[in-house]
Amino acid sequence: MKEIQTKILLGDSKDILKTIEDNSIDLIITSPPYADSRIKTYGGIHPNDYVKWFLPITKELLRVLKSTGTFILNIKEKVVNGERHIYVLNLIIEMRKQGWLWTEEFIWHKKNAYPGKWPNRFRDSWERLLQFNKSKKFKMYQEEVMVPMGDWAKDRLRHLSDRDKTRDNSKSGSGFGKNVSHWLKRDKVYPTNVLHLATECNYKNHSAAFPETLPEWFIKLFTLENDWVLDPFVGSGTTLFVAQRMRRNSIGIDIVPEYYEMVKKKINPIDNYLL
Amino acid sequence: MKEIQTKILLGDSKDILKTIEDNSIDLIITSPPYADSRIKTYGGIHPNDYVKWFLPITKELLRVLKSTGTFILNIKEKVVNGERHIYVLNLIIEMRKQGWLWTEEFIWHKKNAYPGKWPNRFRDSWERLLQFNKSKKFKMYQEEVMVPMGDWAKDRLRHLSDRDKTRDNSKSGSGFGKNVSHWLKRDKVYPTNVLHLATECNYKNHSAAFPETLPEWFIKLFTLENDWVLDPFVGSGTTLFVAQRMRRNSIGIDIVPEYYEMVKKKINPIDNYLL
DNA sequence: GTTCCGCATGAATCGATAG
DNA sequence: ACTATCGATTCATGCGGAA
Repeated sequence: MKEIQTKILLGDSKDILKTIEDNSIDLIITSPPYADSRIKTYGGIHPNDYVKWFLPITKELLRVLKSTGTFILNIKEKVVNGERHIYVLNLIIEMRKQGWLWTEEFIWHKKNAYPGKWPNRFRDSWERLLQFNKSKKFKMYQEEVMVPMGDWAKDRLRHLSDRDKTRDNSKSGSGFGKNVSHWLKRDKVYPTNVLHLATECNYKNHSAAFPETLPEWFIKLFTLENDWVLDPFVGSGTTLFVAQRMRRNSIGIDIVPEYYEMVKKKINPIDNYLL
Repeated sequence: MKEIQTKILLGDSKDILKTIEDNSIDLIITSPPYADSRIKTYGGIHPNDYVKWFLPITKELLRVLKSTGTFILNIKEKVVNGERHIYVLNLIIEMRKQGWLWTEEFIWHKKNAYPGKWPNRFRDSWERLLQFNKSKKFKMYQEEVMVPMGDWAKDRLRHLSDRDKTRDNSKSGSGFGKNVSHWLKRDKVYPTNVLHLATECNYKNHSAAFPETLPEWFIKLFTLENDWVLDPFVGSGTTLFVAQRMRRNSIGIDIVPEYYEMVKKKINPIDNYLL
């Protein structure tokens, strides 16, 4: 079994990405700092400057991605002056000019949206998961993310589903459901482009931008074991931990030293011990 | 009780809208012909020409809408050449230049999406419901669309923690300004901006763009009885029938004579009989 | 061992107030 | 007039301790 590498790099993605080889990454998945938010940690990019700030980074991402690879961008526009700002729309348009293909837009339906009440809007309970590709012939392993057909099917297959589950959700991450028999697969259906996930709402620990199930789903869908995953705004490290568990090589970048140190300690503690 | 008017007009919205008074409509809700589809009925607008085709119409819609009114646009971009086309993004950007405010984007999650399988994408099970306004001070009747609390409440006996009841009271110290009655004995909550509606399997109608629950929800949310509702691409007439049932005045426009005749027969048959 | 209940908290937004 | 700060509002979830 090949050794899995998990790297965390400290610095500005715009610069650090330059050290990564051309056409070397299979999946980029990230949740960049949202405009004008996380002011304390990232400095807060103004919505009007957001596209200009992000485009040099997407240019590098385009370079390091394999032609068969995929870029998943988790983003949502803020309300500015009572309106949804259009920086995400402009970003998509500009990225296409760079050469990206805007293949699909998944919806992340956040089941536990932030509370609040306003006279003119409801709680925002969804975010965009934009899929970009370098070519039309990207790799996609649809069978890996098939879901049980429905509750009636779940009941009917309870014993077998349990066995399947232990493989599928195994935290050790060695091959999910690869050994599941064909007839069992027939009771599963392909998912849609709407993902229903709750945000992780930690009681005491600081939380991540997205729940582990989110990168897990896309890593299953777009990569195989020993493939390379990249998160240029890795933050608290969710993408790296999931990739490592699932036996994918991964690179995380973050500009905040505190995140860098925290992630470094948490990745691959066994290897550290052995060394 | 005031008489409710339900009008159906035959012709091109671009022209017919000119016969409607300035600032006279409370809610516009429509599902325009999608680019490159409905070829037999609408002539099939090519995605590249879509914005240019639609903008003269949105200009008229801006004129006829009251300053307190709302425009709900149900739309979804097609896949062209393996990519999501950007005409919807461009449309939003251009409509803002016309003076529209892009207040919000609701998601219509279609629970029973059209089946199918493709090698490089999953079933598309959502559409955009873009909310545009003429001014920030539009009317919104949020209480009309409140929904039952989530399942978690059932398990937890709907008992609110003391801290939730007093969280803000203790901060302000006055214990006076807060409306505690909102929290006590409450069983309903405000919805979010994600709507879960099944598409109607309607064999009888030619082209049911959306299920009745969709216009119903927005009519409840944005209008009162005797207000005026407009659908410039009324198709099989769903918007008109719902508006009439809910005692809202309404105007529907369609360019297809068959739709016009069909809708005309179905609206207010009692009045027709009396005449 | 279960179930029940209290508590903290989260990629938020509006309107008023202050500089 | 324009920008920065602050208080008020609100619901689903996971953890931890109690019954």
